[in-house]
Amino acid sequence: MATLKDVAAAAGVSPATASRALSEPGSVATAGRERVLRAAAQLGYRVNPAARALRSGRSGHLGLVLPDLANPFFASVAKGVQARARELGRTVLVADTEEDPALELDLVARLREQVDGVILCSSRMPESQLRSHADAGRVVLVNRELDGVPSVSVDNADGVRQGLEHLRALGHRTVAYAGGPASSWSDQRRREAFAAVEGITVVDLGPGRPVAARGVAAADLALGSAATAVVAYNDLVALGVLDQLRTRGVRVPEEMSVIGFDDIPAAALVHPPLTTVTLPLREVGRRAVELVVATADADPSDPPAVVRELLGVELVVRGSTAPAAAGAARSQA
Amino acid sequence: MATLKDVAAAAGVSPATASRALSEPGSVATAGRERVLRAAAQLGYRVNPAARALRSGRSGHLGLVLPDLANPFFASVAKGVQARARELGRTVLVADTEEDPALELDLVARLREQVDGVILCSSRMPESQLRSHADAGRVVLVNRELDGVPSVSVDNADGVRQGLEHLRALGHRTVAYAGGPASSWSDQRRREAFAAVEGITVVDLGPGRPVAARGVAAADLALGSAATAVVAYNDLVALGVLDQLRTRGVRVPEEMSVIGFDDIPAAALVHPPLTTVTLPLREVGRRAVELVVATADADPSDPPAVVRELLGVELVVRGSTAPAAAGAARSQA
DNA sequence: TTGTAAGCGTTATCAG
DNA sequence: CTGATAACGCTTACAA
Repeated sequence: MATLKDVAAAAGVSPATASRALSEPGSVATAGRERVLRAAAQLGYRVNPAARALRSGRSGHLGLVLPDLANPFFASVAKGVQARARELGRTVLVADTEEDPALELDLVARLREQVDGVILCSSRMPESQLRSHADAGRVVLVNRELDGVPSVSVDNADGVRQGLEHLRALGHRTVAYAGGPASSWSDQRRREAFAAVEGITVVDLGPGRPVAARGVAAADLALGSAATAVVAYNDLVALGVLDQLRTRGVRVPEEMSVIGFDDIPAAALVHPPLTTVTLPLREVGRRAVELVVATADADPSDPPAVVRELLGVELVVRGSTAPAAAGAARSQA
Repeated sequence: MATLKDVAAAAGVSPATASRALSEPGSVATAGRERVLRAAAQLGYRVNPAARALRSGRSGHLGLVLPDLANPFFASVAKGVQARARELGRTVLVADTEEDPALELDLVARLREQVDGVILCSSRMPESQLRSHADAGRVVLVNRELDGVPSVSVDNADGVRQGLEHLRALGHRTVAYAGGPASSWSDQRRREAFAAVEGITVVDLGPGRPVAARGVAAADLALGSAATAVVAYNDLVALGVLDQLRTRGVRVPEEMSVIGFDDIPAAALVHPPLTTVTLPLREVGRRAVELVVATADADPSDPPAVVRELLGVELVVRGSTAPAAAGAARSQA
């Protein structure tokens, strides 16, 4: 493997000049610079990242910590992170916490030392622990907000608002919410948005794991209530609701409307196709990279610029929502 | 940040001994070792990965290159890789090639220099390019095989065989195959398996992208043929087939049976739930880590142990397959 | 603009 | 079993 010294020798300059020619081309005379570049190409020179990292203190790596890679929500964010990081010439160290806060804590701690900055996605950590990491700097939160920490989130409240407006326009007056994990920041924001909407009675189906099985249970709960529509924490739950309503012989959307969140690929493939709130997840990932790179490159003595981004969401109306049945609700199952 | 020197000083030993106490505990006297360990814990010492990598030549990182993180197939493999790597104290650098062979080539080249070994998943590279990387060593292939290169794959042929046996037992005699990308190694293996089965006439619906839209087109093709069942390249395609059959008013499984591949989460959530071939993808990821770590740790001068693993698959029979309609095929749509 | 030289923190070598 | 010493390859004051 060719080293910088080899390149310098081949180009007839000192290692320092060779280094500059490669990383600050402006600060080297044209003639020498070209000889260095040529020599580097000739020898197939590639900088040794470990040496660079040791000397400069920056690895060029970004850390991405998320609860579950197999969840399409996080996978989309990860894709956005990947894409932007690559454009910026940075590599991404990914860590899957398996939804386990203890493991998350451990992984974040370990990762911090190997990367220039960490993107912490939908953290399951309690606020106090989270703060201890975030305060050490170089952390950007995704889908969670905390005072004094940069973050990128989607506008959960507006998603709920759009969904409920849609339902209200269709004549629904009682809507059930099949919530997500109690510890979920997104779920808390959505609950608040529910509470803020007027003219609709909310039936709280309680918290639950964000999986289809939870939707199955929630569907029966909804059927036992006066609700004519169900809003689910995410599409997985909504799909479970749809499934169970079919099993119970309740027609969707005629007898019960269903709205999901996230717009995962499967949402458009089921029947009826799911009305859901689509989130700009790739863009969330991209913005998170911008933020974390900015904080990593910033002079640590500067006042930390805390940016909080909120990206817009959009209700996608498909086949799982329709006008509420006129008069009384459906016949009790 | 505490360095090894600090720990050594606190423990009253030389840096060399401190280093040994931490990495080869067996080679240090008990008393000194304990003082080092205590001092390290006390000072919150963490090894500097860059320094270690520079000196030892191993970063502790593993590279994972895959076509699309948002594809549940690859996400599952990635989870397996993650989990096993973490257990082994290694971190994972992930690169998403966006199904682009040119980008893949570039990413593999870049990644190679930053990691101890690369797991190359479902490579889209032509064989010649692939070989040039693989021959340089420290590469493990997933879902692709190449002479002289370690690899982990699933038994595609057996999956096809199980699916076709199932269909034949149900009385199907003409089966359509909605294939995947022509460049896909898995698809080629599956085609071969189709050709090897006796007693069933295969209708080749041609190659296609592994997405639902391709299944929509394939469904119409199948309806125009004598096939009473469709086997799809993967579940996404199968879901598209299901969707279009419904649109065309063809009942599944009564009038047409459908089999997918991969067993993605959505497969169990649609109606009818999809009969599909489930693949041990997490395990594939785990095995790939074992292999790549073994090659990375091996003495480069040793004869490279080329291991080729083939993991078993299993047909999961759900609701999308049923006996072929007696007598003539369904009434033409 | 360029070169010299001093490390960054760790591990490998080698002598004791 | 332990310690001194020398790198690993690069960047960056500082000097010229």
